[in-house]
Amino acid sequence: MKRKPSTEATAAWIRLMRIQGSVLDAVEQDLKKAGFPPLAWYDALLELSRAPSGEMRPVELEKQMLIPQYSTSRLIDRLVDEGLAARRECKIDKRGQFVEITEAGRELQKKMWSAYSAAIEKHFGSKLSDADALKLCGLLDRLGCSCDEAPALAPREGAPTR
Amino acid sequence: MKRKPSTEATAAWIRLMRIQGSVLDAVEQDLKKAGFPPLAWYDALLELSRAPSGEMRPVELEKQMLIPQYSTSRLIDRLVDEGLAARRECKIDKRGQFVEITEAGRELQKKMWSAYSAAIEKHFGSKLSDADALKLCGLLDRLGCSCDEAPALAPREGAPTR
DNA sequence: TCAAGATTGATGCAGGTGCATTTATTGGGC
DNA sequence: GCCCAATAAATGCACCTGCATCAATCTTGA
Repeated sequence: MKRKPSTEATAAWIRLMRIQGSVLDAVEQDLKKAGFPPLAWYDALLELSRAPSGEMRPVELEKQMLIPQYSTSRLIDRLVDEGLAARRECKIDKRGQFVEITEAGRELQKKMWSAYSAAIEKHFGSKLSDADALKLCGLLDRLGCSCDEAPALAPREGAPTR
Repeated sequence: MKRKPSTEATAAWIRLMRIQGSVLDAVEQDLKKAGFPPLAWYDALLELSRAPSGEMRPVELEKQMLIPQYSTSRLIDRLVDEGLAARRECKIDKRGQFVEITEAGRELQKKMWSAYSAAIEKHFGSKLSDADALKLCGLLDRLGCSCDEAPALAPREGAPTR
């Protein structure tokens, strides 16, 4: 009788957990050493900068980033504190609000992308051929939870994370 | 001129980060809902249970688990508090100590593996053929940092994480 | 129209994590 | 033998996260 998670699946699981962790760690360390804030900030700024008018509802941001509501709320707090984003009132729904990226926010996002993309290349891209990367995409996509799956996985620039 | 991290590499990066996050999350939720402690506890108990005499140095544990020193120290605190492990003095090096898994620790590790393996199968294994799993292993292994790479990636049972 | 329930966002609290530092001990060079 | 750098482990502090809950507002349906 076959084992429930096959030996192969278990081996792949272990690697997925370990390798992702160490590669992400290496990238975040590079960013931190370059004096940049955490990647979550980048992800948020990227999403905001992509929004048609540079602003979006916290709920939207939350869905895009796959992070819990309170986490979004506090992340926005920090961005606002640093002048990277601003809260705008939402006239059509007084419970809510809009968050708008500032000029400083756009600039930081761009600067971070320089460092971030370099780190991705160094710790990840340089170790795979494009063909390998495509294979990896294919395999990982098969794991995509039936659930949401962030809509616009950006064929453009900048890589959101997590 | 080619982009630095190719489009393919960037796409793979995004998926690696997002999919790993959501799958790990799903698995941890299952474990938590079943009333079990965090996966890190399981990993530690697994490592300890595998040690020849059921005990190892914190430093060893730290290297196996790829977590920082202080993190290991506190994890051991919690395991000891719960009676899952015990600190033993180390006669050959009085700076150090040995951590020994208790019977309760071994039992918890086994119970957790039932739930953990089921969750791996549900959220991961069932979505990949064995051949796919092997391909995924191969691709991920290419990313292994030149650094350590936890030695015994256990061809046995139980999957360590992160 | 109005009450019940759903949705948006914030927050108090407990616990976890990273960083830097501290304490104890070891080992190496002189 | 003695001093100093290196190693083992713990810990104080600031910050971050998850959970539960709250207040405000919107929506639905009788």
